[in-house]
Amino acid sequence: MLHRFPTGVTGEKVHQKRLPHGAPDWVRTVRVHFPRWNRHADELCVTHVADVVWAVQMSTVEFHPWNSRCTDVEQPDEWRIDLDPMPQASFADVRRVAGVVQEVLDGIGAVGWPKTSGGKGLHVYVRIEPHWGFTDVRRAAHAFAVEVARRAGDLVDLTWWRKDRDPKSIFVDYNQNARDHTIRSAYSVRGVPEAVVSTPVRWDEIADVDPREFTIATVPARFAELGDVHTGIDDAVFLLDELLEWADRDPR
DNA sequence: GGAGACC
DNA sequence: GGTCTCCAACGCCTG
DNA sequence: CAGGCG
Ligand SMILES: [Mn+2]
Ligand SMILES: [Mn+2]
Repeated sequence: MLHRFPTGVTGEKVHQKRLPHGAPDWVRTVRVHFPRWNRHADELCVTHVADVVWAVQMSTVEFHPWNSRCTDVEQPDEWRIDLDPMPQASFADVRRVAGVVQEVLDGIGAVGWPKTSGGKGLHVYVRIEPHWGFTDVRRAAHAFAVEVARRAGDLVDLTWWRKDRDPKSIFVDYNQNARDHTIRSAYSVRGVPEAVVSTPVRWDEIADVDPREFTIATVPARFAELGDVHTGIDDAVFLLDELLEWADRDPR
């Protein structure tokens, strides 16, 4: 999905799933399905830099891709751990939860790839075998979140209702792995005047990173110096079996 | 930002 | 040709 | 089921 701002980031935001009419024929699309309503949409599938340039010309600021590939839309190859801080939680709290996340990932033999979200939170990608459907990936993500919450104590609150959630806590948003649920991609700009960028970081950087410092003004230099610190994300492919066993053991 | 509908 | 409108309805949650 | 959540 594209988040477009035809009159600028302070103007109206347009959520766009279907590729706009009049797109050049070299822009690829992928058909995604919404079985609940027996509907579908042809969304942009980025395969070249030119596709990004075209989308930006069309006033796109934020890119929110599915967690699966054009070649196998129904079976995600990415498990996304979405840390959403409540209003009174600090980035220091996010750091502490990230530490727990890394610990639990380590325990199950998974490699996580963290990035700032563009807001106050953090995303962690895990490359997975494209073998399970959205429901199972979400179940696995939930089981993982429960374990993180267990270890993190009051810091993590998995309550769905915002108003019932501790305002100082971090929500581990396992639902973000459901069908048609997306998060801002790596290197996507956020549609705010500060033009913050969702920026891949190394685990050891999290301790002293300030996410607000990653903007369109600073990230190009960082990228020039370090390259993409998520290079290597495809080297280890994780299997969800153990997490799904956790999910089966635990009632919901 | 741009297509398509309406005038 | 000028002006206006449309660009998402998806899946999961709880009560 | 309706309405909140992201
Ligand atoms: Mn988030
Ligand atoms: Mn979220």
